Amino acid sequence: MASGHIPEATVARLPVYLRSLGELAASGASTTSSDVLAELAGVNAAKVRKDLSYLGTHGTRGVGYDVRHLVFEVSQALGVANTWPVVVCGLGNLGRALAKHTGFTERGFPVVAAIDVNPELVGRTVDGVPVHPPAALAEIVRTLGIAIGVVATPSAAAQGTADRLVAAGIRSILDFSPAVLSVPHYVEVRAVDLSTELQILGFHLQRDLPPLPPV
Amino acid sequence: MASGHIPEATVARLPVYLRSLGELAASGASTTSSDVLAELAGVNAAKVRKDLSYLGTHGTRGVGYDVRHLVFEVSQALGVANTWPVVVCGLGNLGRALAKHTGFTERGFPVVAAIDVNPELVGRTVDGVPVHPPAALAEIVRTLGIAIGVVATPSAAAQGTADRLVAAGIRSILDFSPAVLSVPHYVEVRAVDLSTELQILGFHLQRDLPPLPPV
DNA sequence: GCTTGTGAAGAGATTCACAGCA
DNA sequence: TGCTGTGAATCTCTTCACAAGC
Repeated sequence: MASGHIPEATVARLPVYLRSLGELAASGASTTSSDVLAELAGVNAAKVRKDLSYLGTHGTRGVGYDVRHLVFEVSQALGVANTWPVVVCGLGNLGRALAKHTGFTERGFPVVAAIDVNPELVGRTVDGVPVHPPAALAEIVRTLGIAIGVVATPSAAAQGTADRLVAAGIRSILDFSPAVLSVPHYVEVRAVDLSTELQILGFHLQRDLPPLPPV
Repeated sequence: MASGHIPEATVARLPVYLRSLGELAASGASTTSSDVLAELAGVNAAKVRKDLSYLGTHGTRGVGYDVRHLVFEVSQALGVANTWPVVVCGLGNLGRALAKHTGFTERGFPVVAAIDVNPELVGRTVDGVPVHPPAALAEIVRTLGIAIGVVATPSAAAQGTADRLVAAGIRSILDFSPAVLSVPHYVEVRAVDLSTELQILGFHLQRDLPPLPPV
């Protein structure tokens, strides 16, 4: 199948496949199967095959997939050859951790700037990342070619920060605040809400653990 | 409709509704509608009504929902009255940020202990959270009644950490490592992979921005 | 009037199961 | 023989559209 349109659910799994393939390559495997890849990625084999079919990939029936070729195809689809510079907004606990996080740069998402309202931070660097005031956003987005904004501010400041990111031309936002951001339709927001995740876990704990409390 | 079974997709939205209802209550509203709630939660009104119908809730036709009553019902469904103590494993940048994060305690997920392999940290406290060695896991889970384990170790250590959490009796894991954890079926894992999120944003940037590069 | 609650329709994702091919 | 690629079936979630009821 041609890669005309890849379903969202598939896109969300491609990074996992890519990482799994990396492990396989590191372990010296030159060939793999949908079964093995499924095991590594934590999904089932039919899903792996269907997902890969959207990439227009061609494994070999009776044999499997060539690891190196598959890495190439998945990388291609994800566009990992591109580099998308990131700005981190808000240098609280989480923002600082994100700014320091080296894994981003390795994957093509270098944190090239940070924004904070604290005048004591502005003008300094935090782990090599220069800190700017909010007013400087539009300019640094332009001069540094920033493509993605990370919102790590307190939730009260999140919407204002998002507005400023959008005004500065950013079209992709990763939001760590608990707030629901309101942005134009052409801006993509991915929300990572840690409290929500915990509450979902809590829901299932509550459901599964007690075999119904006695009256 | 009775709350016999709530779809996963609905469960994942309940925390968002709860937060939105909190904002409404804070702004003094005593009544609301599926429209208003939808706007605040960033979804559409039909979804709100369908979701709430799973809770067996009763709004008033022609009027809307009583905010206070709805807060009660959603809270009830999520079990937010419960407190689920959390242990954070791995005190790198991210782990430390999570340990310091006060929002968790407020929502019923107090971080009561941390685990790290670094002997210089063990025995000390990080922002009031006592640090234990990995070997102490089973004991602190038992004595502190820990329900949820957060994996914030380097990815190489993630599976081992998960194994130890499971052995210690933990059934709910929030995983921040890029690794896919392999756990028994009765253990629920929620993975929050920051690089994956960025790669998904990158995929769409690649797709949407260039109107196809010229040959 | 206005807004909920919900069957029914629609869209999307997953899984099945097997034909096709090395 | 063994594994891929994929239509068809199934399941899940979303959206529609309207009757029910304040």
